[in-house]
Amino acid sequence: MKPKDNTVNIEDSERPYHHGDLRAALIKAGLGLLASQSADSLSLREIARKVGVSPTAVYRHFPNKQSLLYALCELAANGLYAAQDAAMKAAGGGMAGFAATGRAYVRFALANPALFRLLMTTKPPTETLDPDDTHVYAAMRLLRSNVASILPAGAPPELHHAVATMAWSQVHGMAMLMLDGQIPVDEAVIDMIGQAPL
Amino acid sequence: MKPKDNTVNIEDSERPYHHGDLRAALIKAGLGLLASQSADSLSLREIARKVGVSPTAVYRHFPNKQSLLYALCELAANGLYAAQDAAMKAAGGGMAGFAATGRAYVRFALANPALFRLLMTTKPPTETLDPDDTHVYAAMRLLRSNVASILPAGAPPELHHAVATMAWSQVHGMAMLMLDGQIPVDEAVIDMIGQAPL
DNA sequence: TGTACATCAGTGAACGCGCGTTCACTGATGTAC
DNA sequence: TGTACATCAGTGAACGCGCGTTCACTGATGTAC
Repeated sequence: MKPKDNTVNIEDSERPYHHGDLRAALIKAGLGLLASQSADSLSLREIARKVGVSPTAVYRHFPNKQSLLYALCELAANGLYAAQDAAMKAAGGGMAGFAATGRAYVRFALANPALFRLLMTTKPPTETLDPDDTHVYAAMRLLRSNVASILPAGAPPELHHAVATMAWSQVHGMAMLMLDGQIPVDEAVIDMIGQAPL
Repeated sequence: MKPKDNTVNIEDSERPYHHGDLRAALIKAGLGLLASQSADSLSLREIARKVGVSPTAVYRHFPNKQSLLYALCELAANGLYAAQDAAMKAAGGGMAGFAATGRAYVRFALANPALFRLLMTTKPPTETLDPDDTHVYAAMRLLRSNVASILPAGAPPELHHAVATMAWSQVHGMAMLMLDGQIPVDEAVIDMIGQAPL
């Protein structure tokens, strides 16, 4: 009945887990589960179950549930940054690139609803004292550099701040309203980003 | 030990509940609890506890927990609409009024974080089939009439839709980012709404 | 090459918790005659 | 005015549930001599 080798719970899992990468497997399972359910309803036990491992095993790799969620956030932050960065480069930078990062932001949110929500909702661990060092920091830096690239050279810092804040608000609001079903998901609406009809 | 009259649990409750308005008392208690905690963590039992009544008593007035939350949403929707309507009238309508409703939207969210989130997250009961009849419907109608008032008479419906969507996205994004702590709560930023520096 | 032993990544049972909901009930209130 | 009775809003005990976390454990792996 008990496994003789070091493989656990082979039968329940599509790809059985082997020693050496439980941490990665847990994170992957967490991301997978977030594809079809909200972060609130995501439990440590469920993630362990999906990997085919006892709930206790998680504690070999994370001190508690919270830090497992942080790990998911890190991946999410990287993914968001990568998506925006790729979009900007594909559009060739400048104004067109700026608009492209905005669209990429919304599309990332739509493609990863629960993960996106988790990312925006989660505060970094308390030992991280730098208020600027949130999970979305990389994406924020990209935003700021984008703003700098479309403003005239001598523009005052307040204007940089204002443009960045309004642009972020714009795309974040569109993403959230679509995720919450308050406005329909419509590519034509997403393409309006950066066209400033208002 | 058991109460002789019809008053329940006098000692635990600041203002003891008396027969005849349990429904209203439950809603009020729910709103009160949402002032200091998230909607996810709000339980039917906790609301009953706050009112000073057994959990079972709730079922005399609501078929289940969900419908109690719907009732909270209705109040929230009314409050949001009222806040925006008042702001618009105070600003005298037109472009200034439009901007004022946007600021009122953000301020309402900041003043009622958990309630605002609940409102935006909750779908109306399934028996309500009209997709337009969401809880935020009244506020949406106000938004549309505002848009109409600032656009030229012959503007095509697509433009109405576009302006409304972008304006809602703008203020909603600002509200959510502030609620989630991603951008600081800053009156100067809120006042930027309607100034279109971008 | 063989053996003793420390390390380490898992296990399964158990804990206390709060939840939404159901059940049979009780006791006060209002109504019919 | 008094009495019988239906109604109705509450009670408390109980249900099954899944959760995060702890505990003592086991068995395979790597290392020292």
